[in-house]
Amino acid sequence: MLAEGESMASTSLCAANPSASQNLRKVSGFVESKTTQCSFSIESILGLEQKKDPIPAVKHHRPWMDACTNLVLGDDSNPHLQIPVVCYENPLFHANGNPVQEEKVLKCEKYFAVTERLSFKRELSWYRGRRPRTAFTRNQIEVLENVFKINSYPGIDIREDLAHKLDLDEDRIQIWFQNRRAKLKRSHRESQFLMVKNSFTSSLLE
Amino acid sequence: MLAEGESMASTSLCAANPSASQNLRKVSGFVESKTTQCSFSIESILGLEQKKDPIPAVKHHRPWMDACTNLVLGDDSNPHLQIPVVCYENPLFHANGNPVQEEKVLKCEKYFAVTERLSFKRELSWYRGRRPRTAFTRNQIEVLENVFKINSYPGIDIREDLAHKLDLDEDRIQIWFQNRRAKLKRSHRESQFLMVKNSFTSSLLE
DNA sequence: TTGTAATTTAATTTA
DNA sequence: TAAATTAAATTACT
Repeated sequence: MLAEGESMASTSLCAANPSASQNLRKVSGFVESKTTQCSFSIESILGLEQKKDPIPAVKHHRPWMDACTNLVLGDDSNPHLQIPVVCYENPLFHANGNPVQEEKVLKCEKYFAVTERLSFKRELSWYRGRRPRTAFTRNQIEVLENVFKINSYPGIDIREDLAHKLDLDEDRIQIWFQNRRAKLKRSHRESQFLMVKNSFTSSLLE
Repeated sequence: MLAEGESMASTSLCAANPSASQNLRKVSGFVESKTTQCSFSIESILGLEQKKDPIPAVKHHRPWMDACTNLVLGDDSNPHLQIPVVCYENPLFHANGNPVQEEKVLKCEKYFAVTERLSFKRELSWYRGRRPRTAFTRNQIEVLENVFKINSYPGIDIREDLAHKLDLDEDRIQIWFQNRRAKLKRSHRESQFLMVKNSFTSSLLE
């Protein structure tokens, strides 16, 4: 079943261009393919330009996937391990879909077709192996937060130590600190933005 | 899980991390540790609840909020325990609100004129501030649904394009697609469940 | 009450 | 590792 997607024909109108998305935004209206040889690929138009083959050649280490490696269908008892054998909504086969809708509102050409299998495949690859979301206990969070206050870049030894003490994988610790740093940075950026905005606003009121 | 008296191996939280000093410099606003050899241990952190205000007030990006709200203090680290600290004097605001919260009133006369219009939509539930719920028009929904059928993972270009065409923020577009994908997945899960259930029931009837 | 917009955060990908 | 993005889970508004 997975092999089906492998035969996906290349839809690029030209070689993938990393700067295409930038240009596209400036053009910002119609992105009809140019008549010259280099135009925007459908992928770039549909926002998929940067996505490589969704099924990576290099298999990551996913111990939590072992249970369902040989399953064709997902195990219902564990939705996280399910491989969706789905028929996502298909505009061509929509039961109650009104074909009139499509032409009415938006010119769909540039959004149209071609990518359906792509996104399907993409979802497949995502659902295939995504670690079940870890739910940290309050105590774990508390410890992690306290450590974070002192050292937001714990080395491997500290992470291992925390992992052992909190009964978590070291990977979880690492990811947690990554996300925590991102959160801190974001909040800092935003508070700065608000400060500037507020001082500006209050200066207007004086 | 980590009892008070539990003995743990002493681990320096500031163990040498080659990239830590560099990265710490980047994260301006949180440059506390990593100066001299510090002797914080996990134990020292776990035992005490010494710090009351260590984490800088985390502010999220909420442009729809005005200066008034930004005066409010709060701790994001535990959103569930947050209490409403800000209230506005507009009686209309409390029309269907919780009267219990009215005691805590924060006066912001200085900013009131500017923010009056926005205050209407600001909800001060026991949470801090939430973007006023966007009410998409039928046409907007229709367009979004049509695009979704074709590409449920629109990239930034399409999102911007849609935002411009539908007169919405790009953020709204992104959130809409996220929620739409979640909805699709949910419905798919449910239909699969029904299929399994039905086949099971019919197998019982044979 | 239901549907869904909004929020938070763990996990993933890319570079 | 940051940055962007995703799914998951939840909150809360209409």
